[in-house]
Amino acid sequence: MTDPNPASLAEETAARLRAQVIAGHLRPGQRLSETRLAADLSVSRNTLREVFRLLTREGLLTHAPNRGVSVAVPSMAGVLDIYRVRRLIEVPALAQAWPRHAAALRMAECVAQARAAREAGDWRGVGSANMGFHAAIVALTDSPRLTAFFAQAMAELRLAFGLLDSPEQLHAPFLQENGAILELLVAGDTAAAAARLADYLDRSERVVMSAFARLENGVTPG
Amino acid sequence: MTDPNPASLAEETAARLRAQVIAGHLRPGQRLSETRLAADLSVSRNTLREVFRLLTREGLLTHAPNRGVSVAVPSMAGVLDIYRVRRLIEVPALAQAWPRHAAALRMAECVAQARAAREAGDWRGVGSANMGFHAAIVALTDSPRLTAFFAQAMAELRLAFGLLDSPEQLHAPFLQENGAILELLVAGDTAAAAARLADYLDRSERVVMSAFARLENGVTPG
DNA sequence: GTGACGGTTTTGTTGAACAATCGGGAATGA
DNA sequence: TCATTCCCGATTGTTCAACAAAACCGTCAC
Repeated sequence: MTDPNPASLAEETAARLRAQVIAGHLRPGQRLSETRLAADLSVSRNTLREVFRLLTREGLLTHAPNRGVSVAVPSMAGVLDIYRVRRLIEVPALAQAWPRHAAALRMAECVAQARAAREAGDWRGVGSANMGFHAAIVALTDSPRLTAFFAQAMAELRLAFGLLDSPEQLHAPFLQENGAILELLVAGDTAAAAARLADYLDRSERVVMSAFARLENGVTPG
Repeated sequence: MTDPNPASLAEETAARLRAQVIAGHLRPGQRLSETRLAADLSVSRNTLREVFRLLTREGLLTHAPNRGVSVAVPSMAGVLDIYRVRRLIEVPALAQAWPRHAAALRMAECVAQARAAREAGDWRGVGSANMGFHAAIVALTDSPRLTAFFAQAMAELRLAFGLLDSPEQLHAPFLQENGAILELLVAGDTAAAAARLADYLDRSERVVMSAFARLENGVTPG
């Protein structure tokens, strides 16, 4: 499972930094000094700047001219936007899916993986598996542009999850939902699967938004 | 109308190179030597590499490890994918639009602009106005992510148009269609507007694909 | 004709350097 | 005490020069 691609140092570093950001190791809003971070990551400043360009374009970092880059701060508006994108892409993808598509197998794998992770108490693993499940839904379309765009949006969403108290537990209530959606799909009832997914997204959005609102009230008390 | 933002040299250079690529001044598949292009654009090699990262992520350039970057070569599969994305985004955007949205004004402006350009025989202007019209449709959603993603896809599509003989004339037959869609929207009949747009996209896709197929047959004779 | 080989070119990466800009604190004045 | 101005240090934006590594290309032996 190790990446067989001996990617360039820049991309490799981008992957490392991306992981740090998503894992919450770097707090949103935190400014990233070029010289210091370059030293930490053991790359040159020029290479790090290329990495910054990549991650900025992905939406994980923000870049203010002459003021450097900082970790993007998720906003409620942003989360709302991402859920709209999810609805727009995921629901039609499932509705017009071919039940025996290769991506359906990946969906099944992710469901199993999520259950195993929950048994082990590995909430982070649950979150990853859930993300993979929805990425597989989009992969049903065989559209490289949609899958890339969706992956980017999900990375941003994950950044927002990092702000919440017990982020991965947000996924837990929806675990069985994934299994039900998958069953409807393999049974060929794509319409029902899509409807159930739409409902899933509505409820998930509501949970996340309320947690987010609670957080903002607590963090900015006036 | 000049850009009030004194953007960084990298972004400014990116805009210039992007314009060159879209204008067809650089042919698809052509390799871009870092040293030579850096000299041509009067920027350093490092800055040019940052520009490459940007445009590669936009889909206008492709990057092969240790083999440099080259102008992306549009494929029929790519065009097909882009039209699928267009249908998925544009039609719902129009269907659930608020007829008095600010973007509707921009749509009207683009229609007028396109007509004026056609009168003047400025086919490139017609193409730009048409692109603006559809960008405005997506702007109806108020979703920054969708608009950014859509703009990127349209830039790729424009790159494909650059391959065709009289690219901008492909837009001409659809000029009145834009006006009709706009009228339906301002009249509040968003459902009819969306239906008409869907039909527009189907026909436009067919025209472009056939022109593209003709081209590929002629270019690769064996 | 095919395959190995070596030189040339290009990319990937680093380090140092400098101008431009930003942020903060000191000095000044009311 | 408070506000304004000015200056200095730190950081970013950009360039240049250098070198290792990889790919390209022509040559040569077989």
